[in-house]
Amino acid sequence: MNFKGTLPTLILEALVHEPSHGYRIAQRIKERSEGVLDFKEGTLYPALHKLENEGLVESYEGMEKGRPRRYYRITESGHGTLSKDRAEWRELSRAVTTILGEA
Amino acid sequence: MNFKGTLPTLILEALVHEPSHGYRIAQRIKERSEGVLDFKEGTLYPALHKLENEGLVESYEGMEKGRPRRYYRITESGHGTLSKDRAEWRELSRAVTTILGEA
DNA sequence: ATCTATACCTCGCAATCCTATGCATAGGAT
DNA sequence: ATCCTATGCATAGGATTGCGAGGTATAGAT
Repeated sequence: MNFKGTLPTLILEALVHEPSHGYRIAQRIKERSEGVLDFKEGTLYPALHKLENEGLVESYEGMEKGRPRRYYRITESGHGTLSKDRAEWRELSRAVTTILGEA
Repeated sequence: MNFKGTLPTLILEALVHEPSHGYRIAQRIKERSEGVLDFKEGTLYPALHKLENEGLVESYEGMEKGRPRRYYRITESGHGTLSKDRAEWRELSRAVTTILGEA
């Protein structure tokens, strides 16, 4: 079960603390939401490529346990977008919650 | 600006209080969200047709100011769906808010 | 030796929403 | 009188988002 439109924001947020690679980003989102949010690989990788294309994240080749991994780090521009996305989420979620009834 | 996936739920919610027609439902959603949520007609009408197709709302021909209007009322089944949708919204929005940081 | 988890990727499909467009009427402005 | 705007319903084309299925490959456990 997922929320359309929130994935790019969740990815950026995951990269604020430290650079990471796709698979781990997905795990992190799942864990931090206690299993509620569970984006699939077929969704995550294209989303990462798009963010890179837009210059919101940068990737570099990393090594872990003798295997190559594609690491992503958030850019200056990405921080700006994340900040706006957070504000937008707050505004929209408050609006929906107001209508649907809180608690 | 809108939230993908919440429209059917918002429509059902709007019909709980009283039957209404498309144009007014859209206005109501916009007003109750203080302009934040603003679904377009090209989105709303197909959504209503789909809800009717699924048996969650029923429509009937109404008259107002000498002009015909298509009124919708929520069904038993629609109430059940609304209840589940509310719960799902709570779960998902809580998950996203937890990750993106509250307040 | 095989299975599972890790790790990355692409393709086709469905759902959702937007813009643009069309039609039609009522009421106010010019 | 005519035009514009708001009301009211509807469809078509396109973009975006996400999913499932499939492909490739390595490391570690059984």
